[in-house]
Amino acid sequence: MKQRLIIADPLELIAEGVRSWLREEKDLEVAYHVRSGVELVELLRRRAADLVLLEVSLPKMDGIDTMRAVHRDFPGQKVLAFSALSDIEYVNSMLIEGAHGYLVKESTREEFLRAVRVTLAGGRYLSATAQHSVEQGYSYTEKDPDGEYVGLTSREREIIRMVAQERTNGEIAAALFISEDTVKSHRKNLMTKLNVRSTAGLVKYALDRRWA
Amino acid sequence: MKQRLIIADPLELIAEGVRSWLREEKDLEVAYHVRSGVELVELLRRRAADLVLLEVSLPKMDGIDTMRAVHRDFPGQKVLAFSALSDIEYVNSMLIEGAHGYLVKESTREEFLRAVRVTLAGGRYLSATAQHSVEQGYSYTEKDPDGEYVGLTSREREIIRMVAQERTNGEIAAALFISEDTVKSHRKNLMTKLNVRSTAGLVKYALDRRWA
DNA sequence: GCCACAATACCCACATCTAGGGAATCTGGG
DNA sequence: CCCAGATTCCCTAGATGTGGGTATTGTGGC
Repeated sequence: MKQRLIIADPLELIAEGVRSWLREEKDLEVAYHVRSGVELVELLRRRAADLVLLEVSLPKMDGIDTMRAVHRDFPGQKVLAFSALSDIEYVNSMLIEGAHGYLVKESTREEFLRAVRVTLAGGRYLSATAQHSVEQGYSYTEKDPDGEYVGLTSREREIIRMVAQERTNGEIAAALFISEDTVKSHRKNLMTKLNVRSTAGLVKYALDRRWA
Repeated sequence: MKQRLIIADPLELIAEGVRSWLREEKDLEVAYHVRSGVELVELLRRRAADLVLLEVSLPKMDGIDTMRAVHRDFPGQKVLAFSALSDIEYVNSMLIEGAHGYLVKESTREEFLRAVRVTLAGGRYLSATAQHSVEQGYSYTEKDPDGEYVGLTSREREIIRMVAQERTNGEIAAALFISEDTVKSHRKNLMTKLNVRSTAGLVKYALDRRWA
């Protein structure tokens, strides 16, 4: 009779914490724990669950990509984003990709349970800091006034990852068999899309998503 | 009769997970949970514990600084570093500052319990990945052949934080009322000490420690 | 008092990145 | 087929960072 949750998070300890928080709840239980986005998609093919708790920072295929895949392949699946990060990029991206809410890991047990129940009931739960991020809006609203989500192409992600790995444009160009000018173009586009003004901003973006 | 642990970690969920892992252990319990290094030091002034589990990534005063403070003010205190990070810088730094072991958060309950008990018994526990990092040694061994720990001064940390915040040398200079040349000097020293060759490396270092 | 070191500042030379612009090719969807 | 977008490449020019130096001042420890 219990509502079944899937925890998608690289750490067993996090799953254990959630299990512990749910131990005395009669209506909720952790049915599965997966450690990556790939595992999650594979599991959903075989098993159903009422709610997925999805960490945004996952190795390789990050939470945003995973969210997109889940939303595409399992349109009705309820997903609550669950992360330590509350920056606008992640919150907005997850919501746009179909997450039903965004819960920060700093939350207490009470907030956690409320968020899970609200989401299961079909509502939208946002932690205060996530809500704040959404209200602030993208910091680069000037450059993108319609507020539309600006995604990165796979090539751009490839480039930004290598930038975060301390490689120069020349090295990236050599590794990808393209000209240095092309790499520069990609960096230019990346900086515009992400509204950062230096290498530091690109590195931060990539590292927050664990791409490097 | 139980051995008492203090969990120093920003997330309540982590503390809950540890409590859950210890629930059926007759000889271990979580006595306190603190969310920052400052809180930890304050608590230790008032209460004793057999072991501190110390996260390396803490806001403001990071785990390394906290470790140093604890080691200085409470020399006999047993501390087990407990983090998701296993890079050589953190592992070595924590051990040099006096940690009795280094446990990665990816560990299973079994490894966790083993690490805690080994440390309480006076032994040194290192997770496999941490052990690996130590064996690899600093990547900049050539530049620092005696393998001595290279710490950053407070001014250098101030600089590296601002670099990670996407500020240019000129902006940092203006903010700190020093010349741009001085900022360059600090960056130069930072890059040598940390053995990185670009802004990206500095940003990574700062972000891993949650300084930005 | 001396030594080590942090913090400050400057020199030169070179490497790399940033910021505009434009444009050709290819691919997938409507 | 046509269009939008991704990817590729080029140009100019200036800003910024990197990598060697050297040097002065102040502070704290021995």
